[in-house]
Amino acid sequence: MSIHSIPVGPAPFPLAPPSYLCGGVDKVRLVSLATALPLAERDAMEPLSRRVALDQRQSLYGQDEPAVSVFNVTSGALSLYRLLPDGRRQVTGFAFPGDFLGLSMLDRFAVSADALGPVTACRFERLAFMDLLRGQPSLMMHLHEIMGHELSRAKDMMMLLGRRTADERIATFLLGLRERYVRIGRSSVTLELPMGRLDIADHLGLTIETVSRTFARLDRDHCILIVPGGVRLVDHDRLARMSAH
Amino acid sequence: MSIHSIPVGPAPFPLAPPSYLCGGVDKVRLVSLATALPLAERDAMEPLSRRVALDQRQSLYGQDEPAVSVFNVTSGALSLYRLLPDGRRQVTGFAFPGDFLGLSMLDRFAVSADALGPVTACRFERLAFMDLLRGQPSLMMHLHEIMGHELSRAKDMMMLLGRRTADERIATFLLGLRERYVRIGRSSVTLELPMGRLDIADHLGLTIETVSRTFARLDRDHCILIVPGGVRLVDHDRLARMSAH
DNA sequence: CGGAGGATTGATGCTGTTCAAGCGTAGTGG
DNA sequence: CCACTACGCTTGAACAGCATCAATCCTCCG
Repeated sequence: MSIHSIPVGPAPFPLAPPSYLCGGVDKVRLVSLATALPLAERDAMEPLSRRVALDQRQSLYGQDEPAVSVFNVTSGALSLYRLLPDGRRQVTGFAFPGDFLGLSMLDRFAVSADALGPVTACRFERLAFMDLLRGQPSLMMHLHEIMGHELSRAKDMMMLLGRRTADERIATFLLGLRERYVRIGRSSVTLELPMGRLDIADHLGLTIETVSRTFARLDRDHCILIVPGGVRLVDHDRLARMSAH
Repeated sequence: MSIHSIPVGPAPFPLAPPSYLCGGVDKVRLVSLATALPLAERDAMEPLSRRVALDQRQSLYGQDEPAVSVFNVTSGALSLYRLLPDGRRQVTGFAFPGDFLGLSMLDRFAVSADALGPVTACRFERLAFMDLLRGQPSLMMHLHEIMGHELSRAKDMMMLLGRRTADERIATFLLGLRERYVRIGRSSVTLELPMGRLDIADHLGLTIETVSRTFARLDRDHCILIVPGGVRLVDHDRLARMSAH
């Protein structure tokens, strides 16, 4: 059986941005390229930023906390989630290098953000950031566009959670994750899963058991191959058909 | 038994904006107040707008169509939804007077928008609208804020679809709708439901039968009272407890 | 009066949950 | 070096909530 548990320590393939996204140690490019912002706009933002580092399980911010900052992830991955009073959890998404957090810039954070492993990010003071935006309409437009895509993905999630079967959810999740890795230049044969089964379950509206069983079945059917720290997507076409897009 | 079917014709209480939102017939205020935009910003927008009227079931736009326009609803209600190739549908939300549609301003619409009854809206040519925004950072900020709230509601929906029971979904839906009516100045004892059971089901990730049964049970328990065209919220507290917020 | 469309209601079944072990690997301390 | 523990993952059996299938009802309207 090719099923192995996923190590909880630092991921075997740490989610660091590709080296070309960073300058030297003393001239670090804090704002990641992955968001595809023009160089001039990133340069305008960088003076405002402060570096943050988190260990696994540390929280970057909590839901409903006053949103004093906006963040841009530079390495690692985070889970974004909401809790119900009785403990039920919905992971609304995962953040990867290049992603902005708190972009809606409301007074309070809409979700909590926890590090899935070691994470680095840059922090911007929200009000200063908003002042910067007021003077830079094109940057503002870019961020607005990013939010538009986030909203579109949110609608994908609604469809997934409201209308798709467990198999379809898992297939869609895996392909979507691969897609994201490709876009940030981290495509690879093996799809890393920096999040645990529980995070996946809480993201897809399933239980941990259903996620585990579905993974196991896909592995038996040679659709995927479960490896330490992630999965290998073996039969991409079948997954695509399963995801029912 | 207090269950009656809901008429399909023009709603008995048509969703028109309160009269004070409109000027006379010749000096119509096209952009609704409900979005709480400052007067100056609405005045800047109005010259760009053209009036649109839709009958029941007519489509304002379809998913993936090139988004040449942005809209602001002035009267009536619409369902916003996505379809899967096999016909499964997810209603991502409903639009009411004052709501903006297509605000993310991507090249294509993320959802389809169908009129639930007679609808009027104002249409803005998207590129002209974006030009206007570039010159009006504060208007841009306002729209960004509106999108932030939309994103927050999207996350509420994810929690609802992923983690709530049928009862909780229905209760949350009813209270949320009342909340929205209050905010646009249309609060009333009776909660109008301009959408059909199928729309509600497709919104909440349930079947039409489950929606109908849950409504019937809430009615039997004197939590709500089903009336033609909507429901009356009788036991607000119990609903609030049921919604498990 | 009769048809159409939506809503309701009942019987039955399936998908995914719940509950309960058991497994595998990493980390720890004797 | 090898128990021993902890933690996450897997697996199995029984159950439940919601879906599915199939009538039937109600109201509007021609």
